[in-house]
Amino acid sequence: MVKNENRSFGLHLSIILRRGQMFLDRELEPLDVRAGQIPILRILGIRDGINQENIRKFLHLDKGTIAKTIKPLIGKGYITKKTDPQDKRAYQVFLTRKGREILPDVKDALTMWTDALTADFTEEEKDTAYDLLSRMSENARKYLKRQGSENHEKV
Amino acid sequence: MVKNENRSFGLHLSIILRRGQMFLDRELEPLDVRAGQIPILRILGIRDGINQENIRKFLHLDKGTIAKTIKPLIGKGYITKKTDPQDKRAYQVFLTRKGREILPDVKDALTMWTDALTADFTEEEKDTAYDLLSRMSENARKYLKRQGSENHEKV
DNA sequence: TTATATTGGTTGCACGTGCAACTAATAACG
DNA sequence: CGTTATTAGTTGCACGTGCAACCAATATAA
Repeated sequence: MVKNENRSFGLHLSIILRRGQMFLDRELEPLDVRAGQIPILRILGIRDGINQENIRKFLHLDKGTIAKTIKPLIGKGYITKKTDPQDKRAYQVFLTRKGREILPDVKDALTMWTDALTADFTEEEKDTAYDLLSRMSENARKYLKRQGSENHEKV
Repeated sequence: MVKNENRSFGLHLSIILRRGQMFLDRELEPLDVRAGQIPILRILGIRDGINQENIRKFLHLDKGTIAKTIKPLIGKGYITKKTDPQDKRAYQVFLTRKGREILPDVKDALTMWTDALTADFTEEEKDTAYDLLSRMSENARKYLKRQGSENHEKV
């Protein structure tokens, strides 16, 4: 009945994720960028001026986490926040020039890590891995439908 | 040159992992077991009496993390620690009877989550997912060879 | 054997993250 | 319009986790 009894994915997943954070932390240390800040920088590279609520929808993170991750990025001069004149509750978040300048380095680090993870994969296996992981994350979101999980947007 | 440019695995991986922790936290709340404690319980179910250093090798976690995760499990009466008479630096870690009794529930929760993640997968896709994730985690470990990463053991 | 290096563990610090409580602003309702 | 509900953000708390500094015990070398 129960399949995969002795091979839950959890351990592998956590190893992959944590090692990735370690790698990125070291790789981006010269820029003073931490692994957790990368998704924010990336989304702003695509949708500059987006507000925090929409960042949350894109990244599927907690809104408190977004607020706390943004703060040091402002302190370092990589992004800025402006009150949305149309809705004074909301902040529009922008990349500064300095922030935009480091984006290629951030992207290179991500690519290095992805390449390392799939170093011995065929091209087909890389595609398959991405497809299966996408579906697993979608299953995870659907299964754990809680507050704030509605209304996803694709990036 | 650079492949997978706009599809790093990081976001999917972190969603899968974090949602899994949320699910397990809720599922095991009646037992007062937290997601981070599960790997310790599982490894003790297989290698009871193992010391913390060997737990670290199995789980690929930091030794400080092991120490801190073990503490509340002792407080709850699920495991115990005894000084190894052969090496007084080391502790042998054991499941208590109470700890052994909850193992099936822990395992069921893990199975539920794995099933949820792969709900729409064919059997072949499930096998493929496990294989690719195993290889990715091994690549991650090899690539980020740091202190304490040598001498892995299979569980 | 004695001095030194290594190993098993613990602890403090920092980050990544979810959750709940709270505030301010906007939207909805009557 | 005025009351109420919803929404955008912030903050405190807790957990999961890596790292470095530290201690005690064991192993190694001189």
